[in-house]
Order: sequence, then C-alpha cells, then structure tokens
Amino acid sequence: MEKQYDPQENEDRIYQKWEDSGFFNPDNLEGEPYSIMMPPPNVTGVLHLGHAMENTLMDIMARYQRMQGKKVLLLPGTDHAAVATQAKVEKILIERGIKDPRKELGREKLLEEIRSFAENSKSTILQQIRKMGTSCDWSRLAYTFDETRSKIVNEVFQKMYTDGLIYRGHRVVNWSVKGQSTCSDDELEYKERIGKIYTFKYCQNFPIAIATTRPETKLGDTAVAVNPKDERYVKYIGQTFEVHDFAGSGIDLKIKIIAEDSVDMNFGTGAVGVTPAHSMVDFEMREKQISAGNEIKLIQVIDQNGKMNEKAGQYQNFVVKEAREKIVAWIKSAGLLEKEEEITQNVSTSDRFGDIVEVLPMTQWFVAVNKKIPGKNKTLKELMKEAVETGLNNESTQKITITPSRFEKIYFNWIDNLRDWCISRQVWWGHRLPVWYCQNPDCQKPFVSGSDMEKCPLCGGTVKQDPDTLDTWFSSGLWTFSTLTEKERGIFHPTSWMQMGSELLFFWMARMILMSTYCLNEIPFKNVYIHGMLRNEKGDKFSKSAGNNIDPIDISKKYGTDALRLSLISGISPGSDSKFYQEKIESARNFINKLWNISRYIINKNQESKIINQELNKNKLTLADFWILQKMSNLIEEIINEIETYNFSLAIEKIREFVWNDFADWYVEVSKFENNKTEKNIILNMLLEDILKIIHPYAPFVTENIWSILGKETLLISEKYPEKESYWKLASATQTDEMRFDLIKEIIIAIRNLRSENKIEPGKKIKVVFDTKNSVEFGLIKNKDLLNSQENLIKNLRTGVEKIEIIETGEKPSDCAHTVVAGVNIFIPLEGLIDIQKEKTAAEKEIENLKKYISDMESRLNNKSFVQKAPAQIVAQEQKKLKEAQIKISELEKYLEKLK
RNA sequence: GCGCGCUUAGCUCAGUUGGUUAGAGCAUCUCGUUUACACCGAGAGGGUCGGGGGUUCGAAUCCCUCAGCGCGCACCA
Repeated sequence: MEKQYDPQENEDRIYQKWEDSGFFNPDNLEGEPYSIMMPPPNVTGVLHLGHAMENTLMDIMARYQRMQGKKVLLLPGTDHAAVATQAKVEKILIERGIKDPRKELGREKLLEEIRSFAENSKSTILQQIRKMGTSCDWSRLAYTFDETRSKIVNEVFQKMYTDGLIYRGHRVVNWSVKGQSTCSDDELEYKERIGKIYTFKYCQNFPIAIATTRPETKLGDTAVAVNPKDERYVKYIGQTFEVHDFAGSGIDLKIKIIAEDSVDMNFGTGAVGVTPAHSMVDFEMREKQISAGNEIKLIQVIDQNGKMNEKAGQYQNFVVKEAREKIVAWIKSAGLLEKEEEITQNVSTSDRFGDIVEVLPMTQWFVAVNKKIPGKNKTLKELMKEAVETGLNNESTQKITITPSRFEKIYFNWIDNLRDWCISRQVWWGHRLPVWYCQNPDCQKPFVSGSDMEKCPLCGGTVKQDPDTLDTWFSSGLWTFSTLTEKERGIFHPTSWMQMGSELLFFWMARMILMSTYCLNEIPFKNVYIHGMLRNEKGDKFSKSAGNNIDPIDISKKYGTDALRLSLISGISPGSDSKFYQEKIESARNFINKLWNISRYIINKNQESKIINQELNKNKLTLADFWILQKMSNLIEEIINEIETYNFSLAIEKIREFVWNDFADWYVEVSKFENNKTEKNIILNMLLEDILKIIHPYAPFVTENIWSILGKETLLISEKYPEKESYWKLASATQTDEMRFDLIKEIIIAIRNLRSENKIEPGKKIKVVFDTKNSVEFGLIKNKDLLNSQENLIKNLRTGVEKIEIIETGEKPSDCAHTVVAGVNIFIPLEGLIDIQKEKTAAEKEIENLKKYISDMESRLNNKSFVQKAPAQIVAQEQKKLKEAQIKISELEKYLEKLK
C-alpha cells in the first residue's frame, strides 16, 4: 500500500465491479423494498455541483439502506425539459448565425437538432452520474421523453380529459413574446424594477379616477371595480359610462362600475380599472361578475407579438412601450392626469426566455384544479392538500412527510393560491398533445386519444394533430410511477424517499403529488427531503454566467470522488443553503487519507502476526479495549439515528471524530504497546472492518478498495451494516470503564501540558508523582490501583514518563510542576528548572477562576428554591461538581503555599 | 403587506425535551521527522451565543420586542 491514497487508480475499476456484481439491481436483493427515484437532470448540459450533491445524498441513502438489508432501488433517469432544452438549442443556433431557427429550419429539422443535442448531453450526464459512484440500477434507466414514458403521458392525458379535468378553454395565459409560447404561473420569475404609476380619468366627465402602471392596456378596460362599502363610489355601482375616443385612439370604451370586496378603499383612488384580457386578477373578477349575471366584455388589445392590435385604434402596431408613452403624453395634454409617481413594481418575466410576460386571452389546454373528480367528490387541489395534511383518504400510511417541516406551510400556501394549470406550450420539443381535430368543415370536432389517430371517428374525415406540446412538468409529475411497470409499482410505489431542491417544490413535488394521487390513488413518496443550495465562500450562487462555476468532475479527478462527496455534504442541514469551498475538499481528502493510513497500519500488522479468525477472550481485555468497544457501540447507535433523520453531515462528522480522535489517536496508539496482542489484533480488525462499513455509504470507493486489500472475497457494498448490540455485548463489562479511561486520558493530557508549559525538552524522560489522597473516585476501583494498573498507558502515550510514583500523603514535594485532575495531584520534579514565578501566577489564576466558579455553585446550592424545584439528580450533580472544585482549589492553595 | 427561516470563536457549523465553566473542523500561535499517516502528531490562545425586555431556582435553548440577512406568497389599481 502506498503512503498516500491515490483515488485515480481504482475508481472506474471499482464502479465496474459493483455494476457487474448486480447489487445495483433490486431484483438481485432480498428484504423490504426501499426505493428512490432520481430527480432526472435536464438534458440541457452537464452536471453541476448541485447535481453532484444530490447524487451523493441519494447514494448515501441507497447504500445505507442496502447495507441495512433492504431491497434498494435507486432509479436513474433524465428529463427532456421541453422549453428549457428548446430555448437552449435555439440560442446556440442563433449564435451559429441562424436568426430564426423555427422559421428557417421548420419543425422536423429543428427537432432533429434538439434531439441530437439532448442525446449528447444525456450521455455526458449519465457518465457523470457513474463517476459520482451512484449505485443506481442502470437496467431501469428512464427518460421522460422515451417511448414508455410518452405512452403513459398520453394515457394520463386521456384519462384526465375523460374525467373532465383537462379542458380546452379561452382564458388569459402568460405569454412569452420572445419564446412565442405560454408559460405556467410557476414558470414566472418576478423582477423588481422602478416603474411609474399614473393616476387619471378616462375622460373629463368620468366620475372616478383610476391608477395604473400600464396605461396602454386601458384600451381594453371594460369595468371599474370599487369596494361596495366605499361611500364615494357606491352610487355608481351598476352604471355604465361611455368614454368617447379614449386617448385619441378613436376607440370608445364602455366602462361598467362593479362592486368588488377585494378592492382596497385606501389604496390609490380606491377604484380599479378592470382589464379582463390582460390581467389574471381582472379576468377572475370578470368570471365572478358573469357568474353573478353581470356581463362584462373581454377586449384584447395586445397581440402575440407584444404589439397593440386593431382594437387599439390609432395605436395599432405600436409595441406596448411606445403605446404607453404616447397614451401618457395624450392624457397629460388633455389635462386628465392627476398624479404621476415612481414606484417599485414586480414584473413577471419568463424564467426560460427572460422577457417580460404578457397576459393574453388565448385558447389553450388546462388542468382544472378546482373541479370535482368523477367518483371521488374531491378536487385535485383537495387531493394534493390531503396527502400532506392528514394522509390521502385520511390514511396515515398515505401521508407525505416533508423535511424540514416548514416547507409544508409553503406548500399549503401555494395550493391555496393555485389557479388552473395551463399545460399547452407552443414549443416543439416535448410530448405533443394527444389531440386530433377533424378537418371536415362540417365536423371540426377535437378528439383525445391515447394512440395515434388517422380518421375522424364520427365523420371519417381526415384529422390533424394539435401542434402544441405539453408542459414538461406534466411528464415529470408522473416520474415516480411512469418509471415502473405495473408489477413493480406493487413493490416500489409509493417510493420511500425523495430529495430535491426547494425550487422544485411547486414545479415538481406538487405535480408528482397531483398525478400520483389522481392516477394511482397513492402518494408518490413517503418522505421528501428538501436540500438547500450550494454557494461559494462569499455566499454567491454558482453559475456559468457569473463565471464562478466549478465542475465536480474536475474535483473528482484531482481529489477523488470520495473527497468530493464528503466535501459536498459537509456542513449541510435540511432546507438550508451551505457553502462549498476549497478547504472543505482538502479536509475531506485528508480524512480519506487518514483512513487509508489507519488501514495500511492494521493490514501491515496482520501480515506480521498472521492472525486468523480467533475468538476474543474477554478476560484478556484491557481498560482501553473496553473503552473503544463502548465508544463504537455508542457511535453506531448515534449515526443510525442521524442518517435516519436525514442529518447526513452530522453523521459523518461523528464518524470522523471517532475514527480520527478515539480510534487513531488513542486506541491505535495504545495497541502498539499493550501486551494482549491477539485481542488487540482482533479488535483492530473488527473495528477497521466496521469503520469501513459505516463510512462506505459516504466514501464508497476508498472503503471498497481497502476492503479488497483486506483480502475479502465479498464486496463491501453488499455487507451488513454494523450493529450496536454486537459491541455492547463485548463492552458491557462495567459502565464506568469509559469514565476511568477518560480519567487516564485527562491525566495524560495534563502531563503533556505540563511538559509543554514548562518547556521540558522533547526527548527528556521524566518522573511523575501522583498524590491520590483527596481524589474523586469512579466506581469500585481506587484511583491508586487504577493508576498503578494503567502505568503502561501513562508511560507510553507521548508523555515521556519513565517512572511513576503514587503517594497518599497530601504532602507537597518541592520543585515540581503541578496540576490537579479530578482531585489527583500530579507532580513533575524539575530539579531546579522550574519557573517559580510562572507556576505561582498560573496557580493563582486558576484559583481565581475556581473561586468564582465555587461561589456561583454555592449560591445556587444555597438557594432554597433551586434545591426544592430542581430535579434531585441535577442537585446531586451540582454538589458533586462543587466538591470536585473545592478539592482542586484546596490542593492548589496548598501547592501555592509550598511555592512561597 | 402576510407568513417562514437565520444571526453562536477570524471562517464553516454542532449544541437533542431549558440543567457541567457553550463544543468541533479550518485558520492562527508554540513544540515535534516517535518506522500507519507532515494530506501527520502533541499542546495553546480565541465566544458578554445579534440588541433589549420577560418567564424560570436556572435561558444559546421558551415568550415578547427591535435590528440585519434570506426565502415563500400576495400586491403591483
């Protein structure tokens, strides 16, 4: 074995071994099913650090559960990411000089370009997932746009259409002019900007002034809404006012004054100009009014190119911004403007195309979220709520738990504000709507079909498929079950655990819940873990455009995948962002190397002593042996608990602390000189093997590598996770072993400390005198006997102690360095080398501290209500502490006296 | 505007239902080539737990309030 671990040599080979072993495929495993669906990365490029972190989290969980004896499925896949991918490829094509790819290439050719880009990107991504060590079942690899998934998409569409949950309607939608496509409410990004709000009247004799940031849309106004409690305006409610030639457009407006409770009387003029065609809120007002029998018109004045249309009269063909300026100028000159103020406003932009989104009325396809599902008497909204609130159909086994729980509130909040989901997109890359329109002018009926249609089933006329495609989240929503066969759904669905970033809460998590509860009457997953975002040391997001992007594969190549994995999850906690920086990677690499060297030491030792499968003789165990066995037992319990509550970072931190501090720095050192060699070797090997197992989910490559160097014929990936009980059985000698070993540890540290403080030369051998007269005892064994029996530890653990003397006189030897641990006086004779003044100052300072401590403690214990109210256990504990401090202070005082 | 987080050592973070003199890693300083590891070992220094108030025998922990940062939603007339 090399002095330093070289990750490069083996990673690919080991991954191949795992893959060949079949353990990635749950069909080869026994036990309780445990399933994780990988959030399919978009085929828009390469994996970034966030993906790498996700892969690490999922793989830790998958490997851990596999080692716990479960039948683990980690299913890999990719997402065609409709709009995102098309937008990306179009951008590339434009950069290549094709000005308008859709026009110049046409549907088929453009799709061919996108397909080839996507396939390329896909193969890169899959390679990267392998490189991360992800133990996923490649035989079940899925793609949201492959044949199997497309078939299910069509089936679900048809089912929802039949149930009346998917409908074609003329409603307002978000329209990206640049992308020439709709987008859903969730695909909007709000950007803050400074805008102007104008307060004016439509015309001189209009009774009410209104305010707006978009005067150009006022050409489409058909109502003014006021609060019915508003005394200023109540008299106008129900009246219709005509505005002749609004803003010189040549267009006459008919404005009806309507009552709306939601109008804030104190905001602006207390009246809202209602533009149903260009505002979601106004459109809803109109629907409300209509259902109350109050007809209001819908007048569209902006077209799909972001220009004013023929309904804008004189302003036709101006882009909205120009029209706005002209109308404002006209209003000003006509003396209608009452106020002009600057405000900060949020404008909705398209998250993929980046342009400001216009709200337009269009005929599109929608999912009705507030409509009762036939046979269920519940709406989709209600299903989605139920699944998280009480459990689907009020079954507790069908309840989704979100970690951290605060995201549940955010989710409910979102559901409350949910509108019908526009699912048709005018991009070409995606699942084409399974809708056919009869071309016979006498028929013209639309048909929804799960499979391709050729002829109109009614009139036999030719049919033409709808050119639109589905919102990408429609297919992603099916992911937890579209990836499984019917039979597999019985085993792996609902899936056990799902992890994702908080930005996908609505896009994806909510849609999966919607689809799964509706289609299968089952929740998609039992537990969702929401992770935060990785940021750099300054707290900035990593992004290509900011130029601070880090390629995880570069780090993997330089430091090894194990170090990358450890550094990615170090310091993370559920739902919170975390920082990722160089020191973390190095620290992780160092730990891997430490593990390598611990193993190297033990493996070399094995070769010398050639021990084979010997039984541990409990009678030959030392205090140190019992101590480490107890520690290991506790550790296993703690980390299982941490992993199962998704505290991945805490678990590995605890492992690291144990491995480095307890095992390497103390136990391995002790093993070098204690005489029960056989027992030591057995314990060292047992611990090493189990340490490799508990680290394996985090750092699979190095652990598997060492495992094979240990000469194991099995693969570590398929080993059983260690159990607390097996250590507990060995270690349960006495509970106080741990405390007594810790006392020896403290004494050793105190001796090292005295050496350092008194500048005793490194190589110089010393004698130590212990006075145990007033010391605090642990258990039945006297400290005197304990020190006697553990002389070996004290001498050999980097203390340079050559001789030990134990006295019980309470007399102070002179010319000594001195300290007190648990009442044990420790003296190191210094033969005139001692700096008396320094010793005095140190002792005085410590006495000072102790005095304050003791007086605090005394006043607490003298406080009657403390003694009365605090639990007896706490009081006893405090009394013990006080006693210890008192012993220490009196010993120090005596020592100080001696110094004078 | 409504709701939710966060604020602990120079940095990154722990701190379980309130109960040791608030912990770790990195960084800093001192010492050390002791043959598993200098990607190492031994030690040290460093915090009035964001400010203020309250509850309690006892508060980093619970409540109120203020401030800073972040997130979600709504508004954006």
